[in-house]
Amino acid sequence: MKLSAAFYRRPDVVTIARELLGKHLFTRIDGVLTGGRIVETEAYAHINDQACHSHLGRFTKRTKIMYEAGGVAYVYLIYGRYALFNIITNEAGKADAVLIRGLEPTEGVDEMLLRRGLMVASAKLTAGPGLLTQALGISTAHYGTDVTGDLIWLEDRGEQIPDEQVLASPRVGIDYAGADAALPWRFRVLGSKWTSPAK
DNA sequence: GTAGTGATGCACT
DNA sequence: GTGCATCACTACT
Repeated sequence: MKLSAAFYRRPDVVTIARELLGKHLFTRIDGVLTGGRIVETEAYAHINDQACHSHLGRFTKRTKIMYEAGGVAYVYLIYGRYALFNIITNEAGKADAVLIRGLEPTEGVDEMLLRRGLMVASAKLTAGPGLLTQALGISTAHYGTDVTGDLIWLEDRGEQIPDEQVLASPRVGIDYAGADAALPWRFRVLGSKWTSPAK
Protein backbone atom coordinates (compact mmCIF):
# COMPACT_ATOMS: atom_id res chain seq x y z
CA MET A 1 0.00 0.00 0.00
CA LYS A 2 1.36 3.38 -0.99
CA LEU A 3 1.85 5.78 1.91
CA SER A 4 -0.58 8.68 1.66
CA ALA A 5 0.05 12.36 2.30
CA ALA A 6 -1.69 11.97 5.68
CA PHE A 7 1.17 9.76 6.84
CA TYR A 8 3.68 12.56 6.29
CA ARG A 9 1.53 15.37 7.61
CA ARG A 10 1.48 14.17 11.19
CA PRO A 11 3.20 16.50 13.67
CA ASP A 12 5.85 14.20 15.18
CA VAL A 13 8.73 13.90 12.74
CA VAL A 14 10.71 11.62 15.07
CA THR A 15 7.87 9.09 15.11
CA ILE A 16 7.61 9.26 11.32
CA ALA A 17 11.36 8.64 10.97
CA ARG A 18 11.06 5.60 13.24
CA GLU A 19 8.04 4.27 11.35
CA LEU A 20 9.71 4.65 7.96
CA LEU A 21 12.10 1.82 8.86
CA GLY A 22 10.90 -1.31 7.07
CA LYS A 23 8.87 0.71 4.54
CA HIS A 24 9.85 0.54 0.88
CA LEU A 25 11.06 3.43 -1.27
CA PHE A 26 10.61 3.23 -5.03
CA THR A 27 11.51 5.44 -7.96
CA ARG A 28 10.47 5.16 -11.58
CA ILE A 29 13.02 7.39 -13.24
CA ASP A 30 13.51 7.14 -17.01
CA GLY A 31 10.77 4.51 -16.88
CA VAL A 32 12.88 2.10 -14.83
CA LEU A 33 11.61 0.82 -11.49
CA THR A 34 14.21 0.74 -8.70
CA GLY A 35 13.74 0.63 -4.96
CA GLY A 36 14.25 -1.12 -1.68
CA ARG A 37 13.55 -1.39 2.00
CA ILE A 38 14.44 1.58 4.19
CA VAL A 39 16.88 0.60 6.92
CA GLU A 40 18.22 3.95 8.12
CA THR A 41 16.66 7.38 8.64
CA GLU A 42 17.27 10.62 10.51
CA ALA A 43 14.74 13.15 11.79
CA TYR A 44 15.18 16.90 11.44
CA ALA A 45 12.78 19.23 13.25
CA HIS A 46 12.33 22.92 12.55
CA ILE A 47 12.10 23.89 16.21
CA ASN A 48 14.74 23.27 18.85
CA ASP A 49 17.13 21.73 16.38
CA GLN A 50 20.06 23.67 15.01
CA ALA A 51 21.01 20.82 12.69
CA CYS A 52 17.88 21.32 10.59
CA HIS A 53 18.35 23.52 7.54
CA SER A 54 15.08 25.24 8.42
CA HIS A 55 15.84 25.89 12.08
CA LEU A 56 14.60 29.13 13.59
CA GLY A 57 12.60 29.97 10.51
CA ARG A 58 15.50 30.17 8.09
CA PHE A 59 13.65 30.66 4.83
CA THR A 60 15.73 30.65 1.67
CA LYS A 61 15.52 29.39 -1.86
CA ARG A 62 16.99 26.08 -0.85
CA THR A 63 14.81 25.44 2.20
CA LYS A 64 11.65 26.88 0.69
CA ILE A 65 10.24 23.46 -0.11
CA MET A 66 10.53 22.44 3.54
CA TYR A 67 7.72 24.83 4.35
CA GLU A 68 5.31 22.99 2.08
CA ALA A 69 2.87 20.48 3.55
CA GLY A 70 4.38 17.03 4.17
CA GLY A 71 4.75 14.55 1.35
CA VAL A 72 7.25 16.22 -1.01
CA ALA A 73 10.92 15.47 -1.63
CA TYR A 74 13.68 17.83 -0.49
CA VAL A 75 16.76 16.93 -2.52
CA TYR A 76 19.90 18.98 -2.17
CA LEU A 77 23.52 18.82 -3.17
CA ILE A 78 26.21 18.42 -0.56
CA TYR A 79 29.95 18.83 -1.02
CA GLY A 80 29.37 19.68 -4.64
CA ARG A 81 28.79 16.06 -5.66
CA TYR A 82 26.18 14.12 -3.83
CA ALA A 83 22.42 14.47 -3.68
CA LEU A 84 20.73 13.72 -0.37
CA PHE A 85 17.10 12.67 -0.29
CA ASN A 86 14.74 13.99 2.39
CA ILE A 87 11.00 13.72 2.79
CA ILE A 88 9.17 16.76 4.10
CA THR A 89 6.77 16.07 6.97
CA ASN A 90 4.27 17.98 9.09
CA GLU A 91 1.81 20.60 7.90
CA ALA A 92 2.58 23.61 5.70
CA GLY A 93 4.69 26.19 7.52
CA LYS A 94 6.23 23.61 9.89
CA ALA A 95 9.42 22.64 8.15
CA ASP A 96 10.28 19.15 9.40
CA ALA A 97 12.06 16.51 7.34
CA VAL A 98 13.27 12.91 7.40
CA LEU A 99 16.59 12.12 5.73
CA ILE A 100 16.79 8.67 4.12
CA ARG A 101 20.29 7.34 4.81
CA GLY A 102 20.12 3.62 4.16
CA LEU A 103 18.26 1.35 1.75
CA GLU A 104 18.33 -2.41 1.14
CA PRO A 105 17.90 -2.88 -2.64
CA THR A 106 15.03 -5.11 -3.73
CA GLU A 107 13.86 -3.85 -7.14
CA GLY A 108 15.88 -2.97 -10.22
CA VAL A 109 19.25 -4.00 -8.78
CA ASP A 110 20.76 -4.30 -12.28
CA GLU A 111 19.81 -0.72 -13.08
CA MET A 112 21.28 0.45 -9.78
CA LEU A 113 24.54 -1.33 -10.53
CA LEU A 114 24.62 0.39 -13.90
CA ARG A 115 24.06 3.83 -12.37
CA ARG A 116 26.76 3.20 -9.78
CA GLY A 117 29.19 1.70 -12.30
CA LEU A 118 29.52 -1.56 -10.36
CA MET A 119 29.65 -5.15 -11.55
CA VAL A 120 28.30 -7.00 -8.52
CA ALA A 121 25.83 -6.14 -5.80
CA SER A 122 27.57 -5.35 -2.53
CA ALA A 123 27.08 -3.06 0.43
CA LYS A 124 28.76 -0.40 -1.73
CA LEU A 125 25.65 -0.14 -3.87
CA THR A 126 23.68 2.00 -1.42
CA ALA A 127 26.15 2.40 1.46
CA GLY A 128 25.55 6.02 2.36
CA PRO A 129 22.96 8.70 1.67
CA GLY A 130 24.80 10.14 -1.33
CA LEU A 131 25.11 6.71 -2.97
CA LEU A 132 21.57 5.50 -2.53
CA THR A 133 20.29 8.56 -4.39
CA GLN A 134 22.73 7.76 -7.20
CA ALA A 135 21.53 4.15 -7.31
CA LEU A 136 17.89 5.22 -7.40
CA GLY A 137 18.50 7.91 -10.00
CA ILE A 138 17.44 10.74 -7.69
CA SER A 139 19.05 14.10 -8.37
CA THR A 140 18.43 17.74 -7.54
CA ALA A 141 16.05 17.73 -10.52
CA HIS A 142 13.66 15.93 -8.20
CA TYR A 143 13.60 18.78 -5.69
CA GLY A 144 9.96 19.27 -4.74
CA THR A 145 8.68 16.02 -6.26
CA ASP A 146 5.47 14.69 -4.71
CA VAL A 147 6.38 11.43 -2.93
CA THR A 148 2.85 10.13 -3.24
CA GLY A 149 3.07 10.30 -7.06
CA ASP A 150 4.31 7.90 -9.74
CA LEU A 151 7.92 9.09 -9.96
CA ILE A 152 9.00 8.65 -6.34
CA TRP A 153 6.84 6.99 -3.69
CA LEU A 154 6.89 4.90 -0.53
CA GLU A 155 4.98 1.75 0.22
CA ASP A 156 3.94 -0.07 3.36
CA ARG A 157 4.39 -3.80 2.76
CA GLY A 158 2.95 -4.72 6.11
CA GLU A 159 6.32 -5.17 7.77
CA GLN A 160 6.90 -3.85 11.27
CA ILE A 161 10.42 -3.54 12.66
CA PRO A 162 10.24 -4.46 16.37
CA ASP A 163 11.80 -2.04 18.85
CA GLU A 164 14.57 -4.46 19.79
CA GLN A 165 15.82 -4.36 16.18
CA VAL A 166 15.93 -0.57 16.08
CA LEU A 167 18.97 1.39 17.19
CA ALA A 168 18.42 5.07 18.02
CA SER A 169 21.62 7.09 18.09
CA PRO A 170 22.97 10.61 17.54
CA ARG A 171 22.93 11.88 13.97
CA VAL A 172 25.96 11.98 11.72
CA GLY A 173 28.13 14.82 10.52
CA ILE A 174 26.34 17.67 12.23
CA ASP A 175 28.84 18.63 14.92
CA TYR A 176 28.22 22.23 14.01
CA ALA A 177 24.80 21.95 15.65
CA GLY A 178 26.30 21.98 19.14
CA ALA A 179 24.22 20.29 21.85
CA ASP A 180 21.52 19.36 19.35
CA ALA A 181 23.98 17.01 17.68
CA ALA A 182 23.50 14.62 20.62
CA LEU A 183 19.78 14.09 20.04
CA PRO A 184 19.17 10.37 19.31
CA TRP A 185 17.24 11.00 16.13
CA ARG A 186 19.03 8.58 13.83
CA PHE A 187 17.27 5.25 13.47
CA ARG A 188 18.84 2.10 12.09
CA VAL A 189 17.74 -1.50 11.65
CA LEU A 190 20.21 -3.55 13.67
CA GLY A 191 22.25 -6.07 11.73
CA SER A 192 21.53 -4.70 8.26
CA LYS A 193 24.60 -4.46 6.07
CA TRP A 194 22.88 -1.74 4.07
CA THR A 195 23.06 0.95 6.75
CA SER A 196 25.59 3.70 6.12
CA PRO A 197 29.19 3.13 7.18
CA ALA A 198 29.66 6.48 8.96
CA LYS A 199 30.25 6.34 12.72
C1' DG B 1 44.36 9.53 7.28
C1' DT B 2 43.25 13.42 3.40
C1' DA B 3 41.63 15.54 -1.11
C1' DG B 4 38.05 17.00 -3.78
C1' DT B 5 33.66 19.32 -5.31
C1' DG B 6 30.34 23.28 -6.36
C1' DA B 7 25.83 25.22 -4.78
C1' DT B 8 24.58 27.99 -1.15
C1' DG B 9 24.17 31.89 2.05
C1' DC B 10 25.81 35.77 4.08
C1' DA B 11 28.85 39.86 4.50
C1' DC B 12 30.37 43.44 2.22
C1' DT B 13 30.39 46.93 -1.49
C1' DG C 1 26.65 43.17 -7.82
C1' DT C 2 31.49 40.22 -5.90
C1' DG C 3 34.02 37.27 -2.53
C1' DC C 4 34.61 33.55 0.39
C1' DA C 5 33.57 30.31 4.19
C1' DT C 6 30.65 26.57 4.87
C1' DC C 7 28.95 21.81 4.16
C1' DA C 8 23.48 16.26 6.75
C1' DC C 9 29.93 13.00 1.95
C1' DT C 10 32.72 9.68 -0.77
C1' DA C 11 36.99 8.00 -2.86
C1' DC C 12 41.35 7.26 -2.53
C1' DT C 13 46.02 6.26 -0.33
